[in-house]
Amino acid sequence: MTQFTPARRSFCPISFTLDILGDKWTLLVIRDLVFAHKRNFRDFLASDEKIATNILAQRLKTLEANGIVSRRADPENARKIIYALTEKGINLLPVLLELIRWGATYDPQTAAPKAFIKRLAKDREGLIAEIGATLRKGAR
Amino acid sequence: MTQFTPARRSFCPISFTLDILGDKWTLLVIRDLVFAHKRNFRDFLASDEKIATNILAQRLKTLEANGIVSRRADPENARKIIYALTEKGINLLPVLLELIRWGATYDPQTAAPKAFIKRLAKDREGLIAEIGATLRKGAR
DNA sequence: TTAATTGATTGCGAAATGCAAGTGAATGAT
DNA sequence: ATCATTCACTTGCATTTCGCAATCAATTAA
Repeated sequence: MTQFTPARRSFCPISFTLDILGDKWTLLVIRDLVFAHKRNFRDFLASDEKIATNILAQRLKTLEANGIVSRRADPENARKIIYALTEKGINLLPVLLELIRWGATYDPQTAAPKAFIKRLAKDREGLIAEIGATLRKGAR
Repeated sequence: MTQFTPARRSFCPISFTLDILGDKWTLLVIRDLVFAHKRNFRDFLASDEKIATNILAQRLKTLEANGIVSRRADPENARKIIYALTEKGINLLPVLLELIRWGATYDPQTAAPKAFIKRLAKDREGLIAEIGATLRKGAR
């Protein structure tokens, strides 16, 4: 009986998080779930960054294995699978918001809406609560 | 005259940030600068996660190229190079703290000190100000 | 019955990673 | 002055991951 759990590098909380999310694609999938309300495989493929199908499939599998994303059959179309964030995934929202804040600050060409950044600066907690509520509602 | 700037994937602020920080090592180097006050090449090598020398050299180079880390000669020892966070790097502190919060929440084996997590929950802004001040002071 | 649609998997070349060894300059010990 | 050591890398090479195109099986639509 061999252990197939990939070895963790340390017990540092940052290292723990990066072991799951530390690549160029995983957080973009989560972004699409949070901000673009994407639900199906094809939706994620359509994003600007053009993720490849094999990478997307692998990332969704890992996210599900880590309890961040749930997968269920679409009752209206048996070909479709509905992906959604779990509570654990929704709790990544503060991470996403800080990535947005830093990116919007230092990218002169950022596409981040000014109103959103302003709201983030003024009422971070309210924004987290609001988006969180939307996501939890949409999970039904 | 060819452009060697690696192509960005989109103008999304998250994508922008991940294009720079999106891997398993870069944020650990920044962590060591923020929390362990590491300054020299050897210091980073000594961390628990055991980064390889070629990877570390490449990451430091990229971080410097992106204005996140500064590099200067040690006036007391010409062999040594002192790495430090720039203001742009210090502004990644909120990102680090949210990665810590999520990691400490979901890793049953986390090494994150309870007192730190409590402080983070109660007084995030104060903690950011305090650590930021320490880093700016240490830059001299 | 045939053609799309959907969520994948497979094959393969290219790039990134990980490990061990080596390099050259500066410093310390004898 | 000589020699070993420290320091910040670089190089070579095997392994792993990525990225792209093609393909697949299971629905569903025409």
